[in-house]
Amino acid sequence: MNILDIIQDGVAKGVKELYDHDIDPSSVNLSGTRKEFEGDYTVVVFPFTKAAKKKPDVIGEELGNYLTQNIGQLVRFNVIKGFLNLVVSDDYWTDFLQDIAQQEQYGQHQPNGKKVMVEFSSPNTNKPLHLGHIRNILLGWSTSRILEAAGYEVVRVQIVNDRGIAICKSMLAWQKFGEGATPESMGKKSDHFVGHFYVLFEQKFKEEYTAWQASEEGQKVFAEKQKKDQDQTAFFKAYKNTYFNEYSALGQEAKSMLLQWEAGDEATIALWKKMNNWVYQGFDVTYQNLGVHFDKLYYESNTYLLGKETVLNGLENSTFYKKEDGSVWIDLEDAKLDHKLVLRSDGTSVYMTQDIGTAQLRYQDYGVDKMVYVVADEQDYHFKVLFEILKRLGEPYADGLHHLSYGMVDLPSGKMKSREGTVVDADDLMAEVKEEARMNSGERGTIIDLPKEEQDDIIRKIGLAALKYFIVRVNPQKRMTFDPKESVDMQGQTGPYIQNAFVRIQSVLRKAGEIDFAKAKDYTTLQPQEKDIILQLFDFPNIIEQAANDYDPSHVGAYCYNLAKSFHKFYHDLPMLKAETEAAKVFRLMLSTQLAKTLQFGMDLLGIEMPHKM
RNA sequence: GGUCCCGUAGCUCAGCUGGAUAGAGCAACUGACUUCUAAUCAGUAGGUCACAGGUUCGAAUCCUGUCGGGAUCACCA
Repeated sequence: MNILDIIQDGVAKGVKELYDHDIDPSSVNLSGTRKEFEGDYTVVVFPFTKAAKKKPDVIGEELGNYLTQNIGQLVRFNVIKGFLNLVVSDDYWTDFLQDIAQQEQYGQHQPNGKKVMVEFSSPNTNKPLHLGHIRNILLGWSTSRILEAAGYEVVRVQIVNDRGIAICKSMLAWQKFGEGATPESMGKKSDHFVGHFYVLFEQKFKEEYTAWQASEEGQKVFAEKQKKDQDQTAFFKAYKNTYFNEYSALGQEAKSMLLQWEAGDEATIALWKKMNNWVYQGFDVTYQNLGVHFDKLYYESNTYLLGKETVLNGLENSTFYKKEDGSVWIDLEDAKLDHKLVLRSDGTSVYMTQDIGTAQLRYQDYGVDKMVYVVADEQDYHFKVLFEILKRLGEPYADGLHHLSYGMVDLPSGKMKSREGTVVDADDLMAEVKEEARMNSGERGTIIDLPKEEQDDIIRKIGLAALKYFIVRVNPQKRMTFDPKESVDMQGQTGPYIQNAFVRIQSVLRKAGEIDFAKAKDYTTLQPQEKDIILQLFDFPNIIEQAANDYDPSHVGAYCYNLAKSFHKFYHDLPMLKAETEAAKVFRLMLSTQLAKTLQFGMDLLGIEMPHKM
């Protein structure tokens, strides 16, 4: 039992003994004491006023006396209004520090025997990764690390959208206009190379469309189908999809390529494989630079036919129903989700059907208890429906499904739009942030004596820390504004600020040399700065648990920042190597050591590495 | 129009199951470096928690409504 449980338990017993009233220990409202008052933890006594029939401050006094008499670890208390502030003995905290120093990895929970699958990234294969993918990948990666720290076994997967009209556009453009070019011949990273042809297709298509708009046929369509008060520009903007499907020569070619692909045409498949392999090679580099990896990739080309059988089975037991045209639907009105199509009238699968099949496939592959899908919030409705269907199908993992929904990333200038060229490329962004770190480091000259290779490694760690922390500190649910200028900031609430705390500790430890931590036991009276740190260290496992339960890495981000901040203050206020006594010196070094280890582990959960110098 | 998400300092964001005088960072201003390396610390200033009701001893937090922003409501993925 840790001190929090002991206090809650004690309060419950005290309320029973003093006021003859039963309460659940876990319902006792216990929080950290605010800085301006003395105390480590605060019990809110308002809830007991009814049972006790006394004023809050009287209850506080009585309960405070009871607790300090019955709980050895509590040494003092004070009451302010309805708040009972409790002071835990320094002995308890110094013992706690000794205790975590013995642990192999403080914060890492025991295995809980459960397996969770986390799906993230899941890009289309027609163009390179961008800032939106980065948020997805960082969220997915850090969530998976946090789940591991919370005791889960984790399987990292993605579903690669390697088929469909988008990749056909890249393929067609390369075939028509590429003249046999390769990434090597053009000197481009291979995923960017494929993206180049996707953009080229869109350009050619736009030219074609513009010409058509002025043509006799285009003008005729406009005259016939325009809505009232709709001008020509607005009409043709809205008409683009229809044009692509019904009039466009390029559209026709792309569509027939898709049909050939589905028919298994050899030449088309070969081209498709060639283009996709280029993309994968490029993605691999980006993933490696980001420091993430996957256990298994699912490809849509293998899964897009799945789920149909399940739907047909479900048709027999009336989970689904068939319309006259042969299409199959599910009625989710009682779950406020309307009716949803699951098989087309020609019997083929739709997105939803695939996802049903893929979920089942994954369960067969790994037998997981939970599945987490990291997908942007524009698909909230889709996942609500998917989860409801899987529940009605009685899938064993249905209660463990979670959509980690995150908001889109905006730029200060507004939304990212590929058509307007405002999309921030993932590779470019990483390069920029490293460049900024290089310039910063150059100005300081603190690592100039190190070998070039080591300098580069440090600079990479700092740059990526700035970028990653900037993104991962924001609550996933919220839409976020990504200001490139702020993302390379290295002062204040940033990744490098946190790294700097770690680096400072490494520097002091290097100077300290051999330390006999046993001497720390002679240090018995804690300074406020020291206690502040210990209390935060004590909180670490809870933070991890909470972040895992909420699927929210930003909790860990905030925690690491606060811990680093407390360290910087401690470092400023109290000497370590020149401490007043040997015991104080050793104790502070031990405290710093544990803090550094905790910071390193916490930041690792966010996918951020610590340099030893900076 | 139906449904869902968001709205906190000039800007970017915290604020745990309702708890004390709503907190950080950036930007602005002031101070602290022959130091355990200042990517740091200390301080000043900055708020009608979108708005209006309601529940409660107590509401940024829960409920209802209004306004503003976004998403979604395809035999697309």
